[in-house]
Amino acid sequence: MTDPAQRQPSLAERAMAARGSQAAAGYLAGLNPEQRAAVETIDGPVLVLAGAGTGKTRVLTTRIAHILSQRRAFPSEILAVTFTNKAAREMKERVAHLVGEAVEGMPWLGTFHATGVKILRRHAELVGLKSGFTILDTDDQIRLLKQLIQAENIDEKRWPARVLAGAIDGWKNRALTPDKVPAGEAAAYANGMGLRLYADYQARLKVLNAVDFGDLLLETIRLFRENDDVLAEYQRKFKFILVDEYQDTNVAQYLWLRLLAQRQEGRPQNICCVGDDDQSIYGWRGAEVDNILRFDKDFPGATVIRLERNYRSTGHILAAAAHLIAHNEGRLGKTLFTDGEDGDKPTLTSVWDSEEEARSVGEELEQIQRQGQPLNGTAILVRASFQMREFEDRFITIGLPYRVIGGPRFYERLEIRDALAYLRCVAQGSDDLAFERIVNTPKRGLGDATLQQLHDHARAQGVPLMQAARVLVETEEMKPKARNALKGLIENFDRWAGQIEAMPHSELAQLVLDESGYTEMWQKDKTAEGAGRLENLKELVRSMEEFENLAGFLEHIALVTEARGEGEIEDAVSIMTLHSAKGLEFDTVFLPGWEEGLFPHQRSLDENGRAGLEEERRLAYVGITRARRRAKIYFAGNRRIHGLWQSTVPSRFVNDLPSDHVEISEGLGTSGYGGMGRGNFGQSRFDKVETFSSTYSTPGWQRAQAQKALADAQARFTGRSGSQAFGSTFAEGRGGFQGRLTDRSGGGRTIDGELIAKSSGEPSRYQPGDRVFHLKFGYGDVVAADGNKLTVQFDKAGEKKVVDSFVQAA
DNA sequence: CTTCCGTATGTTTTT
DNA sequence: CATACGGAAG
Repeated sequence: MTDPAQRQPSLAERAMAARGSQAAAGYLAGLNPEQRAAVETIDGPVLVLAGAGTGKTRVLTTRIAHILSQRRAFPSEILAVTFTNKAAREMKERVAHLVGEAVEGMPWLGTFHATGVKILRRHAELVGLKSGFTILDTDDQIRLLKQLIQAENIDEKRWPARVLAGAIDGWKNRALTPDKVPAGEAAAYANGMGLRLYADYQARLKVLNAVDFGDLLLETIRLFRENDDVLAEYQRKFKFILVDEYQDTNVAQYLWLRLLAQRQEGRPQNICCVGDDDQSIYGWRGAEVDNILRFDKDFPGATVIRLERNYRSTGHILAAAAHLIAHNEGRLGKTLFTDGEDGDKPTLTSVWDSEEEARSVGEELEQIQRQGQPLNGTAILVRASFQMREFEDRFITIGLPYRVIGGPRFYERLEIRDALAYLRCVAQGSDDLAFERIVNTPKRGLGDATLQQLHDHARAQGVPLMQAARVLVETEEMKPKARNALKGLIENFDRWAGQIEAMPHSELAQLVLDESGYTEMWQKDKTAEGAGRLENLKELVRSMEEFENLAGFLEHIALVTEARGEGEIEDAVSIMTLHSAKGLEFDTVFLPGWEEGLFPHQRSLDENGRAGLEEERRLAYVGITRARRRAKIYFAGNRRIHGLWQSTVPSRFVNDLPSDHVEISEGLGTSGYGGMGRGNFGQSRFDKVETFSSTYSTPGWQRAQAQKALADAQARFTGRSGSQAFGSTFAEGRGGFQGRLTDRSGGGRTIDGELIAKSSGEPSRYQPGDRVFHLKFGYGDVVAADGNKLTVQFDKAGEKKVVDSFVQAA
């Protein structure tokens, strides 16, 4: 997001901007004409089509600065919505930077959901809620649905709660309340019970005084629709509306915006949406590209501004991306260009299999390292997270620092959710879902039977579970063991609650975790996980210090799920999915796994046909456009899928690339198999030409042919149906694999030794027999030490070769 | 209540 | 292959 080409305004310029005079156009300096138009056209609806790397965020933030300095609105009169907290934070920082500290932060700059909560808390009673309502996350949601499903005596195995949760989310994304769900769709779940369950669920939420994420938007819509005065108040309030990533909005968000942006007194609202239809990659979670495609119909007289001047990538990279995305239909059409140099052509490398792919990428990264370039400028962008593993394994072996972006998020981790449940109970004894979660964690002998008893009583009396427990422990209805345990727990909660005012909340949190036995539970757990979990708990307590009080902290958490910033490695290659790479940029981007079935993903094609394919292609476009200087695409001829090796065929996206702007890279250890047998075994996509008849001579095509020949030969070699046997050869480990590859390519490939980490020559700090701990593999015993390279027998993960800097003495 | 075994199931992710 | 979850046995 940081553009070297886009300089920061000088101090003087910022001071002038803060003064807000006409001469203050300092913040406008350095904008290109289109950006400037996007900033200055503040009246009426505006759609800014901002291609990748064209300064989208800069336009948004400068536009806000412009509105403020023109005195058209106070900060509190500007509504600016984003999808992620990260984007919101970044915008806040940049606006503050532009405008100076004089202006208080913008109260209405936030995510759709955060904004929804803010509005909803003020008018909760109008939609049947109390202002202190809790926000359920996916986990709570599923547990609640499970209960409802059980209550209806539906076979939970055939109709899992997560499926229903998915359906409900989907309906909510489309703003479908139970009465609006199309009959056909409603019948799809549990023989027509889906709708009933949806309605039950909504009713139950009201009883619990809770909402889920979808409701944050839907209930706000309902609030606006049913209360003209409230709607009018907000319409008047928000003189300017700005929307980031408009291509990602779903129906509910669209309706939400429309309500707020309705014309008033005949004048169109000042709404500005920024987005890029070519980067719409979230259709599967409800995003409607159509929203952006339809913008000028929704907002007649809209000004459409295209930002096509790219400040990020070199010429060849842009050309490759442009050619690729041009294969999509139904786009608004933009062509990125740059005045910068052509740079290196994106490379295309064919590798034998995914192991070689990882090895090859690893070597390129070492090369970059040797050249003294930071690994922070590099990233590996994969389609599916299972691809990450092979890279991780390889990098651990060679001792290359890496970091995985994404994965389980901090606040979604089991231990964090447990800890939060404790805190929720302390803060609000009526939080049934939280209570249920931790009533028997750690184990205190309160099983299903006890819980059922509590439930029955709670329902009969119409009180929260904690209250029911309070009553029941005073009776003889419970077994003494359970009764005592429960009694102790309740006493604890009462004591903790009594101390909310008495001590800082982070200390209280620590106290709760310790006294409840929760910390101890993980201390007893001697796996790698246990240690990490204790770390996370520590991190949680530490992060609480930044908040004023417990309630404020809990509200924050409900809406924020950002990855923890703990233990950052200073210079490392990032591994992440293409989806999570959107919005980021790197000098060098590795794009592995460009194979049919994986990318485009088979499921995407099966389930969404042409639309699915186009979304996958946009994903490829996003991938390439992340690169500033180098994009390196790989495809493997063999990949292990569901445990067995399958031969694969290069992605059709490879053929969508322009040969003039792509360089074939001779992969490591794979060159020269072009001369392999030309057998024609079986049909493949490459036997039929219809789809890409125009690309016969593209590098991708040629590679594909070579690759196919290889695959065919392989099939012959192993007796075709023997992919199983083939797999087992590989499964025997690296030694077997090496021999195999050398045999096969016949060219005396020198891969021996490549598989082994560089030995530093210095004796290791560790000796055979030492007990060590590894972040990924947990505890283990050193079997052998060769320089800085150790062979360790891990308790859980088995024998692995690791570099000693990755372990610590245990 | 815990442990272990068998079976199903293998995209993408935010709030 | 490898993991995750649910059910049955201890």
